[in-house]
Amino acid sequence: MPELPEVETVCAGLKPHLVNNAITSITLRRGDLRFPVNRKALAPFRGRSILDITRRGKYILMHFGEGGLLWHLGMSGSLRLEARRRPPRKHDHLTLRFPDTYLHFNDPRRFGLVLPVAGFADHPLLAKLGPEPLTRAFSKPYLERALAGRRIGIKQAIMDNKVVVGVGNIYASEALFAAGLHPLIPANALSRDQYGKLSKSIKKILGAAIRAGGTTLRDFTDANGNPGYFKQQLLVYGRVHAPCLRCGEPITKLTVAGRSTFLCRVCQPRVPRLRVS
DNA sequence: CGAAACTCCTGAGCGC
DNA sequence: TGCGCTCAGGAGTTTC
Repeated sequence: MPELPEVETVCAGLKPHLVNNAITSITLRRGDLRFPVNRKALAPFRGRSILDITRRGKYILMHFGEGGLLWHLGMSGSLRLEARRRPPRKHDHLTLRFPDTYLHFNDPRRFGLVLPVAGFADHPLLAKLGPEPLTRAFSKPYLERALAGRRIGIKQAIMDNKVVVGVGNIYASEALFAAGLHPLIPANALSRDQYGKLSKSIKKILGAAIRAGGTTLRDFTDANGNPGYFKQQLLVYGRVHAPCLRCGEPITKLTVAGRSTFLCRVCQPRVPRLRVS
């Protein structure tokens, strides 16, 4: 399940191999992805060089001289570099050939996408995205402002790409645990300090996950096939009934808006405790 | 506008 | 060994 740290890890793995390399051939095997894509739309990219590869939220932006390819890994997608030609594997929907490498896009569930775009700046899929969590734009005052009037649970709120990009189901649970906040607290009901603590927790968790190369639960690997190691640092996600590593209370699992949600009921009280100062 | 339901899809895991 | 069921979930779209 690629979230921001996993996508960042994939980008970092792709860049040194692909930037300043030209696509020599394109093989599309299945185009019915999140949005349909066809050979005709991809054909103009043959022979063109990749100038840069960047990330926006969980999207990967492959920049060419004019226009680019916009990618998303959905929840089961992967981009994998291979030095040698090999037979396509099941769900290898697209393969880009470069002089020294092959790039395979594999996605069993086909929630992912690859989209030829004229430009990224004003593309509708990117235009309304919230700030990057690891920038200064994502701050205590920003978060307080962005969530004013929002009555949904704080977990749903931080997973909303218009509020902040890149926080998926795993890191939402982890960040709320780190901030000591119950996932169902209304998004507009946090104290000023809690908005600060939450924004800091999100930055801390995502930063640590990037440094660990992402989280491999089942099958995530980077562009070179290596797993990520952040799973060892998960404190609540997937740990239902296991003791909280801070207080010993068994971890609870809830379903919030259809998503598995893990928390410690002691460390994350639903009603913030009154503190005597 | 906000909020919630709905939708896409395949593979893993489970009970029998 | 196989069948049928449930679950996993990013995020765009639809509905109210």
